[in-house]
Amino acid sequence: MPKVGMEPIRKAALVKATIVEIGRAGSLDVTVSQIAKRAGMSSALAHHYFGSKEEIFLAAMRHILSLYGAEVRGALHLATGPEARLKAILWASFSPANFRREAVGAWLNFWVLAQTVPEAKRLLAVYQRRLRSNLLAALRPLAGDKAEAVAEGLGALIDGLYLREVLKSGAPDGAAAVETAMDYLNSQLEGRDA
Amino acid sequence: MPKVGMEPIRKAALVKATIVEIGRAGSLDVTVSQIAKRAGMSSALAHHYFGSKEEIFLAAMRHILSLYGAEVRGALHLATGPEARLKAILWASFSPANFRREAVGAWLNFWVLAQTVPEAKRLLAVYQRRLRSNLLAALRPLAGDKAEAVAEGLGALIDGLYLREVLKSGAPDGAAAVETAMDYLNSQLEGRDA
DNA sequence: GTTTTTGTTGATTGACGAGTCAATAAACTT
DNA sequence: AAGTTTATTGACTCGTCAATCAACAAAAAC
Repeated sequence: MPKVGMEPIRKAALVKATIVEIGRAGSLDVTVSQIAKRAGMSSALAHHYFGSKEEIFLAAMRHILSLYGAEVRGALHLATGPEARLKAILWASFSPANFRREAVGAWLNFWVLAQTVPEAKRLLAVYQRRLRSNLLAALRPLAGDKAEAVAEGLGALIDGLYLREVLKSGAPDGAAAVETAMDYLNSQLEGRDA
Repeated sequence: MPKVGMEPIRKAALVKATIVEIGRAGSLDVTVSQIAKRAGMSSALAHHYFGSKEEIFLAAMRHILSLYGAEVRGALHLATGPEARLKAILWASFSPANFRREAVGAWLNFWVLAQTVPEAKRLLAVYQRRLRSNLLAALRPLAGDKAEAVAEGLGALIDGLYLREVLKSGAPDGAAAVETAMDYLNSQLEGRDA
């Protein structure tokens, strides 16, 4: 039943399946067959479209990061003023779409992947730079000289909150994470207007 | 040349080699043979002493966590007063012994291991509880009601700083990490005496 | 001085998994 | 209608690796 124009559909299905499988396995020890099966095709087809397992992983990583990026952009678009923009970034970071078990588990594993695969490292570096630059832009008017330090700390805090979510049991609580981050922010901004 | 009393020596060598190999590989995809070779013995001997690869990993994890615990205890022993105790915890967390490439890389991978191996999860949970309780004890007199929230945030921040170190290139800068954490702490404590 | 315990390894087993290939078939091209 | 491109898979290759085993050696126990 070869219908033409399958490539993008198959690729999307594989990417989605990859994230699910990594999330459920809790590691990158996921076979191409598992992924392909979940995506409803043979492993040979997965290789046909992606060439290698590594490419599949990278595509999944790009997908997660681009979802995150899109959500941040969307939230920023609606926000006016530095405070609102900061809140928007945090809200997007811990939104149900991003801050869900699957995605968080996959994200942790991509961090591991970045240790060995240069392209994965590059992708994470892009994410970090973008986050930093978004935070910095919003912080500059509020924190002045301290903006850099605050952005650094806030970035690390966000990553740390993700990390800890991995060990928790039960549904992720994005609201609590946002609150912790906002708390940090408020205390850093208190009393020191630019 | 079988000398008797080798077991603890062999085990220690294997644990050390495991951490080195995981650090250098950047993942848990390390073969027992690699580990055994680095520890100067055959893979069969490694199995003889540990039974399985998983046990080797767990032993390595226990080792890293117990090193960390010992360092914290040592630092706390010398510290008097809540502020000094907090500083001691941070200093120990980012000391050269703990905050080195190998150890940080291994630690990240143990976090991944915790997703699949219950005992690994348990070990990390113990570490988290201990950190939390140490922080809390020191924070209570300084932050009163806010102690819990601050401990939560500081714990996440520490983990996040570790995580980010993984992607950095060049020698780890423990001093900078301590500074970021202290900054968080100071801003949280400012103006709100218990 | 023989038996048992401890240390040690080379060789082997058994499983599993990434990637390739040949073959089949439907759809587009000319 | 013949030829080309795209979709698809079952079967296979080739390598790797955790774990086991049989065997040997030195020390300790009896």
